[in-house]
Amino acid sequence: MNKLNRKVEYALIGLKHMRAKTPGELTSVKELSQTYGVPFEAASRVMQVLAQKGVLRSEQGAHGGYMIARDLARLSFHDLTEMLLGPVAVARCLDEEKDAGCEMRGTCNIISPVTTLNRRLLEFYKGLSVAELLEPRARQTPQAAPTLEQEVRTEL
Amino acid sequence: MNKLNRKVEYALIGLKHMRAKTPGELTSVKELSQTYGVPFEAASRVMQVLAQKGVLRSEQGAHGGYMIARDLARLSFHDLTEMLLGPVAVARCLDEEKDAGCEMRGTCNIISPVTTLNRRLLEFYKGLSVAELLEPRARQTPQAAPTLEQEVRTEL
DNA sequence: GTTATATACGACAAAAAAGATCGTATATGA
DNA sequence: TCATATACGATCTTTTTTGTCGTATATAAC
Repeated sequence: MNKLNRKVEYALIGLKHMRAKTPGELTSVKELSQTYGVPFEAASRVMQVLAQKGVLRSEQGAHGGYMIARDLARLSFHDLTEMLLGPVAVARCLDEEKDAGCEMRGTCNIISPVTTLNRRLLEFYKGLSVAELLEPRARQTPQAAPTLEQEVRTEL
Repeated sequence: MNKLNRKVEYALIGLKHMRAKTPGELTSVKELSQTYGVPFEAASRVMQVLAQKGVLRSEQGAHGGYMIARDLARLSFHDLTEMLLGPVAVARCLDEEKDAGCEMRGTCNIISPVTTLNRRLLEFYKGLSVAELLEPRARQTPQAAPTLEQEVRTEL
């Protein structure tokens, strides 16, 4: 139920890899694929989406690749998953696009609980920045710079 | 990635249904199945697990059924999912039982982020009581009785 | 200009997970 | 003793996820 989606995994792998490089240095998908053993095509697709959404900047041609184009402290885990997987919906009936009409409309007694869970999960994901995930040292809140007090916390 | 497991759905449906009854009154799986259109066998299995874990009490024979046997305010969402699905693990490598040996051991660069995410998700689920989920009026913390201040909060 | 290397993207195939069902055993109230 | 309920192992089906193939396009290096 809680398993991390592969697309998100590949995104994290790529972002962590790029974060360690000097600003401006590019990373090709081939490099990621060879270093971490991730499938080229699948990872490629993920980086494309991230580039299209402005998280990465892509450079084509020989010696091309990707680089981080946005402050990851201001990118929430929610933003990331939404880009790659669409809206967070713990049940199909909460996803207007995919909802083919729930067969137990009218008799369902847990719409309220399910909605509550979805809302709480959304809040949780929105409050978790990708930067914090990649660098557990600092607990940062997306859309806000980390305070000194937060910077100091120890890892794990 | 975030879709609610059916087993958990059936559990919530059953628990919400039973919560509305007078103490001591039984609910048969047939009743649940007919009322909400959930598959009998699948729902039955869920109730059995819940009974085995002490959340429900089962009564066999004619006019038998299930009733709630435990304070749902002291049952966390984490407890519920663990009973039905096993330990929360956002990646296979975090689930000792199911881990068949990750092929990118040694090269993986996101074990730390994945572990962090798993820990945070666990905290989130542990801090969310089933009672709160079923009755959004009151925000209750599992393992602790709700305070008056918390009782007062309005729904949604 | 040509070539090597990279991204871009639609369509399809394979694998894995989730979900539903079947069959049978057991308990018990009417 | 029969109707109705839970208990539970095994298996089949469906859905979802994941990976692959083929082709087009962009561009730096030569």
